[in-house]
Amino acid sequence: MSKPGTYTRDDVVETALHILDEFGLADLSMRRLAGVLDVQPSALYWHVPNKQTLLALVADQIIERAAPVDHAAAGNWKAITLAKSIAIRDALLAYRDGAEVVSSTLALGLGADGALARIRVGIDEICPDSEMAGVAAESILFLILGQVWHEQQRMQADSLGVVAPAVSVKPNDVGRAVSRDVDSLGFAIELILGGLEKKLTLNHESR
Amino acid sequence: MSKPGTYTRDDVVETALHILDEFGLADLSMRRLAGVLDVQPSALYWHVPNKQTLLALVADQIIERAAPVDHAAAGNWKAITLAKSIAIRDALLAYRDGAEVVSSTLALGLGADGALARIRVGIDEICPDSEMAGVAAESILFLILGQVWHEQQRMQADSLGVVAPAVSVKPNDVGRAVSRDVDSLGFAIELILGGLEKKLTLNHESR
DNA sequence: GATTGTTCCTGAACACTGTTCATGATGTTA
DNA sequence: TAACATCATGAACAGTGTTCAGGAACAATC
Repeated sequence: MSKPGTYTRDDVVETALHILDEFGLADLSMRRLAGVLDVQPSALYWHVPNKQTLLALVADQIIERAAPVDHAAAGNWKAITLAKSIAIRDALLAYRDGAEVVSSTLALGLGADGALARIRVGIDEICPDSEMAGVAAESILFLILGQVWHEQQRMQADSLGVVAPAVSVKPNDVGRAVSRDVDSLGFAIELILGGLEKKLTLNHESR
Repeated sequence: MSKPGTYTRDDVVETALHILDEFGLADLSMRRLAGVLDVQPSALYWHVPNKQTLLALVADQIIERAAPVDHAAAGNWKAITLAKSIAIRDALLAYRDGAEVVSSTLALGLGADGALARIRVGIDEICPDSEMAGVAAESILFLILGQVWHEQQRMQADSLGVVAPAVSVKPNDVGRAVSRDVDSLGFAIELILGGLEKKLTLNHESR
């Protein structure tokens, strides 16, 4: 066992996750993280090569904590894919600036591939063309990330009083309102899945 | 007329755009920008309140330079929307890290609304439900931003030799290869437009 | 029991970053 | 000539990610 007062990599990631949620990505500095752990900033670089990979690990944690989906209960492939998307969406919303962290990590190709893989499997089963399935899944992921990022940024802007929020928001709930826009995301994903279905049946009929 | 050696806001934005394209967003610092203009960093703050709004102006320029689309030549509303999307996509690709700059600005609500508006108009004409049209347009925009961002980041990673590029890329073209993935974006947008069409005809028939 | 080796951290420094502010030099207008 | 707006200076502040030589604590080995 580790001697007391000494940390593991998971501890560092967990603490980073906590700071992220409480103060946001802008305030998640290596110095602050070190401060919370009561350690010199340089100590972090034993656990992690740099901040970017730290954030990648944080991103991995965020999407890893997405709720599982009961396939049998959800129904057909469209319902299942939709349910999975909502689960990922909620996982992103569960941590402040979650979408931005995951977006960046994904763009840099440093991790967070779990989300894409998870969306893919259901589509792969009904879509014979693997590349087509990949593009569809990727599109859905971009949709989720874009919307949640936008929403979380707007929530932060609201909390700073940049513009008056539409409805009064309790300060404690800032950054965690699952509120509206669930419909928009669902609708947008239905568009894609509907379009995919249409394309598939057309391909099928033409044979 | 301004005395020689004195700059306007547009000059600053233009120079920022140039640095962005040549060295990337990470290397676009206020100090570097000041250096290129042969001016003290503090001088920039006369033209611009802070870096974020500078980037917003840069983002506005990027999407403002998207090529216009000939509606008559493009054909029906789906083709027109697709052509517009490709135009925006190309505008983002025209500057290094263009997608990231526009994404951030858009998320912060500081500008770059032109892109969304441009996509919307065509959809609005055939979609009676305004909210529905908005969601569809927004989805398409997220798709474009997500894909281009991903692509540009991968290009930078390739140029740094992080991983061997699939095909040999001439260093000069790094950050500007319009190459592949045009198909993916087109396909993904067709999915959305197809899904929208499907939904619209269904609504129409059920009356 | 002394020695080596691994693990985890210290403390100081480097080279940056965005931003502020008092001051000043131009050019234009009254 | 006096006043004004325009555009810049130069220094400083408070922060950032990261590096590096060194050191303390524990475990395994001879």
